[in-house]
Amino acid sequence: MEERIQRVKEQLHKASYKLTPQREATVRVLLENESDHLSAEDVYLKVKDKAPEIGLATVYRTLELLAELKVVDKINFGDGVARFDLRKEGAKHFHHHMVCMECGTVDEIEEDLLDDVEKRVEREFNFKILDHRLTFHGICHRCREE
Amino acid sequence: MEERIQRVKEQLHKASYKLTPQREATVRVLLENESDHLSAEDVYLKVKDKAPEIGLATVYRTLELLAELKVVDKINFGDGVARFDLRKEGAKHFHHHMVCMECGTVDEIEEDLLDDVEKRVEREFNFKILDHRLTFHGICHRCREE
DNA sequence: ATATATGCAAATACTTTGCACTCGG
DNA sequence: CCGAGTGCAAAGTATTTGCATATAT
Repeated sequence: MEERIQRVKEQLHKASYKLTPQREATVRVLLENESDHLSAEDVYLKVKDKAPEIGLATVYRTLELLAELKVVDKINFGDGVARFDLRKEGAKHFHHHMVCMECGTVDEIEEDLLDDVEKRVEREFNFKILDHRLTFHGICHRCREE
Repeated sequence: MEERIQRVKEQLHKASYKLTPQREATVRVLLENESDHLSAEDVYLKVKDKAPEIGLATVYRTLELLAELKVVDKINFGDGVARFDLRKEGAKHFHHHMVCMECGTVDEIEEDLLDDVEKRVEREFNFKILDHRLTFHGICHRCREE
């Protein structure tokens, strides 16, 4: 926890940004909810518990900044809301998701399934891949069992 | 062209919807711009040329309906705008995209690259895949050559 | 000290909805 | 004919921005 905060602090400083209490509180919320896929509003509400004076605009600005620094990845599952997902330690690529169309749960796939596919795309289309988004929509194992 | 309109008409009727002039004009715009990735607003402006009395709300409603019928797929590339992409003739799955971070162009990959990956996900996670979204972000061949 | 960051409120962007009117089948 | 569909304007969400003030380094 503390080490990861420390690392974010370094990343901020490297890009000459400051680690303000608001930014720290936001990162803590993201760390504490690592498996969720919080919207800016969700983050705001949780940060407000720790730091009630924070404004929604600051949360938006912080999340945008963290996305720029690749601390978080921004994703949109099709409802019109941007969600923010902490990048796993040492992960080179954004992980994948499975969205259940029945119960709405979002599960993660951490393993990189796209290695071969990406090599092929780079070769066939001469497209330099820097990032990807892969989401499956379907029925999760919990709903299937019913 | 006309055959594809005809097919959409049948799909509408099958689900007991009507083919109104507004809906037809919207489908025509989508057909005429098949390789683009138009937002609702884009579609609206183009439909307005053919049928100036149409309202933006009708375009939204029509696109929503067409998405439901799987005539179009709705996708969001990360800017906050929903885009609509005509499903290719006979395609079982939604095709993939490459978004250029330099010039913003979106290119399509029609070949289904995910066959093996999906078999694996279904097996490993017991997740029934009904749809997918795969987008690569990077530098397109045109920008690379400069 | 001072450039950067913040909070608030107002502005903007996108999308949905209510309702009276219209029209396709 | 009549329920489905439309246009318009108003309401909802989600997100961004301007600006005066506060603060991390």
